[in-house]
Amino acid sequence: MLEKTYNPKDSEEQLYDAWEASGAFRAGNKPDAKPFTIVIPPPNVTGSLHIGHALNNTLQDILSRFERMRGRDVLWQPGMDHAGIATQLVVERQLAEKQTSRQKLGREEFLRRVWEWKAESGGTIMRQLRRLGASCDWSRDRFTMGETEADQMSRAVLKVFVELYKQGLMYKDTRLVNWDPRLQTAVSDLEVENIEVKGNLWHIKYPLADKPDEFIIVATTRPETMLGDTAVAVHPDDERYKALVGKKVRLPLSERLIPIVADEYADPEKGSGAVKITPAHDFNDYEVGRRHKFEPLNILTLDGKINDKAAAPYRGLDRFEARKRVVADLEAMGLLEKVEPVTHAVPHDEKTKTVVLEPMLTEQWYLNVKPLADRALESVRSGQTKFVPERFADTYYRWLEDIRPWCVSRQLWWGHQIPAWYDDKGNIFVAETEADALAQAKAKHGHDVALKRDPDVLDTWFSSGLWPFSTMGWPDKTPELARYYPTDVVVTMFDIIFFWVARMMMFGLHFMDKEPFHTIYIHARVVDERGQKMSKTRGNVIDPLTLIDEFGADALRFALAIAAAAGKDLRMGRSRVEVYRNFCTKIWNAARFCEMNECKRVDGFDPSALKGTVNRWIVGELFRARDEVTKALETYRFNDAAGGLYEFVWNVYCDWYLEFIKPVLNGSDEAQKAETRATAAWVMDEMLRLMHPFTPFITEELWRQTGEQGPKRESMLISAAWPDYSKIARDTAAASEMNWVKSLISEVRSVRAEMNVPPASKLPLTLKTANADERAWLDRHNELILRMARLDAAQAGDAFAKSSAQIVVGDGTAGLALEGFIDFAKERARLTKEQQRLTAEIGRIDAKLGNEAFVAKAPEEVIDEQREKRAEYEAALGKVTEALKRLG
RNA sequence: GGGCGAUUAGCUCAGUUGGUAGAGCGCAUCGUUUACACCGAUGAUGUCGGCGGUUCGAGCCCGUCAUCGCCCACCA
Repeated sequence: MLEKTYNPKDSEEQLYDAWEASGAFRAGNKPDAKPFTIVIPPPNVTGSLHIGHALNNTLQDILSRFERMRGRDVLWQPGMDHAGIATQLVVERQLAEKQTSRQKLGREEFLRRVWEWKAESGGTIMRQLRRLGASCDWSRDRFTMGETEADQMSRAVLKVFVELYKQGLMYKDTRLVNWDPRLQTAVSDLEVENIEVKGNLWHIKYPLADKPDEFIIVATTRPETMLGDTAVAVHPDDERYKALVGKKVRLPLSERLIPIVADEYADPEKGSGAVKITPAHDFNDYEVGRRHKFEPLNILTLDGKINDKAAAPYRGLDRFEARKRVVADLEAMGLLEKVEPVTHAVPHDEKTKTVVLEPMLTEQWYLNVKPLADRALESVRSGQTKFVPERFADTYYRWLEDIRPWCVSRQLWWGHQIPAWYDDKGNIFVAETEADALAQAKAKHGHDVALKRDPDVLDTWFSSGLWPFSTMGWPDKTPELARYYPTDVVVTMFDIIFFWVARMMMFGLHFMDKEPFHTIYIHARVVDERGQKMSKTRGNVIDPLTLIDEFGADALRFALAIAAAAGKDLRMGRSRVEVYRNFCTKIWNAARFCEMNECKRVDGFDPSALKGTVNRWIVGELFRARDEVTKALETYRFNDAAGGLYEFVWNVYCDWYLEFIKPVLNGSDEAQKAETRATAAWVMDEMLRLMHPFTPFITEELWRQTGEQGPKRESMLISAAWPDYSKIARDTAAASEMNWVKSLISEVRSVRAEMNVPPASKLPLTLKTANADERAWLDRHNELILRMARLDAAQAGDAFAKSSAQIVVGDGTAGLALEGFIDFAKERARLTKEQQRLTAEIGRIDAKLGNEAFVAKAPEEVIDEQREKRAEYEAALGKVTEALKRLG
């Protein structure tokens, strides 16, 4: 017996365990089937499940379950990312609370602590994914980094690095990088967020060396950097300054003499037309400095203080402190021409958004990604890999087309340590193991030499870029790799197209020689119910687990799926989840209805051999729903798939079918009753299948409980087959008939409501129609029409001369004669008119094309256009005719 | 400065080859007929952002303008 209400909490955990124990999540148990593979976007080991993960993983799970039911050998590869900076910061914070630091502990001990922390509390998110119902193959769980370098996941990273080095694509270079002075590490361009802030533009007077009373004025938003100026640049064509080029200015505060140079970088339109050049602290100035062979003068320490290369009074000051001092001193010297308030973009740390990044001259490892990017571009351009929705391909192109070398080294401890060793002469030995490096060094020097390993680690995204093949055992030649690479689809959000998707494309093509996936599905960002981005500071974060607790995982999943129109912001909140909890309740109650009315599954049910119109109709509707859901899922239209199911389950099966069959179930025609019971149960069963990818828990629970009635189940629902009705003939006659009945009932109800007829009063109905079918249908469905439209008696009146159908509700006596026109009659009239119009239109075109003079004279495009138009009309006519047929 | 997206019922949003405008919530009226009030029936509300154009026909295609949002960009 089904409980009166479904309580998700009572069964979700148990069901999940049963699935897992059954082995249904595991890949490889259908060796003859075609594989279907998704690799999870590995969440940070430090993370916990937020609503965005819930969406991301719900979509992946829907695809996994769908394809599993369709018979594919599904591998949904789970795993986590070591998340270099994020994780290191978490552990450093813990250390700070214990009054210690990573520096005090030393590298080895610090790393031991991080691993310890990972073992204890890392991976919370993986447990949370289970609550969501994620059907990952947990037996293949992976982490982007091994505990030792001999571990396969780490070997993959080292091997990639070494290969790229051998190919000349990985190299060391000293240049400006985006530097985080707090963490004291380089970050890549992608990790920089330029934030508009209010600042000042200071116009400073630089006195000419030979005429101290004359000045050249430069403007800057960062006056402290003038301590590192090496020149002033003006445009070569700028008449105002032509005479000054080659002369020198006396740099205020430093008293250094610096040259005035001509460079096209200086824009005569901007400021005074003269610009200060600080190669060590500005990306543009660095380039100018290179052109003019200026030695960059670095005036900052790695933690953002003024160093001892700068003028003495400022040494040791924090960069912002120094700015104030510089401005104050300039003002005191009368060298401040003016101060202009401006808003300008300032580079910030992408994560915290508080730390201002500094261009810093350091030596780092770079990967020349250009050749890899070209292949990655070609794959999408050629359609080998497709973006859904397509427009994201443009974003991808634009970034890859002018991609710059990727700074892959980070001055952190948590991560893959760069496999490069140095001897004391500065020679570099890149190797997968220290032994190799030593051997290389020995070969070079002819004797053993001591080597020191590069202390830096790799950017976190370096290892996640290998995810589609590293998780499958690469660089070893494993059977998994052969079977499951390339994967099918990657499901992710637009903000990591560059960070992750592009890198996987590049590495996949470079090392596996195949695109890592054929489809890149980009889903929306989840925002709150008012459309605001969720953030901790706003306090509008919705915790998916709270929602699961309150409404069940199915409700949350369905709410996410039905709102997931590709690539658009998706608003989510409590009330939305509640709606789909109600939907789950609806299914549950429908199942209870079936149970109470002894609608049991029967052996050998044949949907094509049904006699009752109502049963034939619902089966036809089911076929249509199945096709719609299947098609939608095949094209990643999750919202359409979920919407189609919602509509079918609630508005077709529950609202109409179950009402239609009540008279039969309460009647005395045993044969009809038996057929109806079997049909109701069969359709319910099929609905459970179709619903399962979206709402796995409640459907599995109903599958289990209804399994006790009727023939024994062969498997759990998770392993059951997706419906395929392709071999069953479609019955459109039943649809015409039942649509007519539905329209009639709706129309009567509508007329009653409009006329304020009390529900208790049952009225007679007179139907006047010229259509013989309609009279037959009225007779056949007399009982249920009476019941559902609350009528007293139904009779078919005489045919009208005009063929519009009309109903008269009431006994025809004063005050009780309500008239209404049935929708379908109007619809039929309209369609008929349309049909005539289209036919005429086609006739006209045919005549035109049949006219020799016209064909001889008209240009080819015009002929083609006419043909095209004709085809369009033909198609429209087909649609109209079909619709008419449905109406009868 | 470039690029992209959005603009449809009070609110949140669907609308896939152009063919009489849809859903959910909310609202109004009625209803407790034994699956379900986490329910049922019925209903009201739209110049589909503005203006042009293509077409027999445009929410959908083209042009343009407006407002909002996002991404990218080294500008003093």
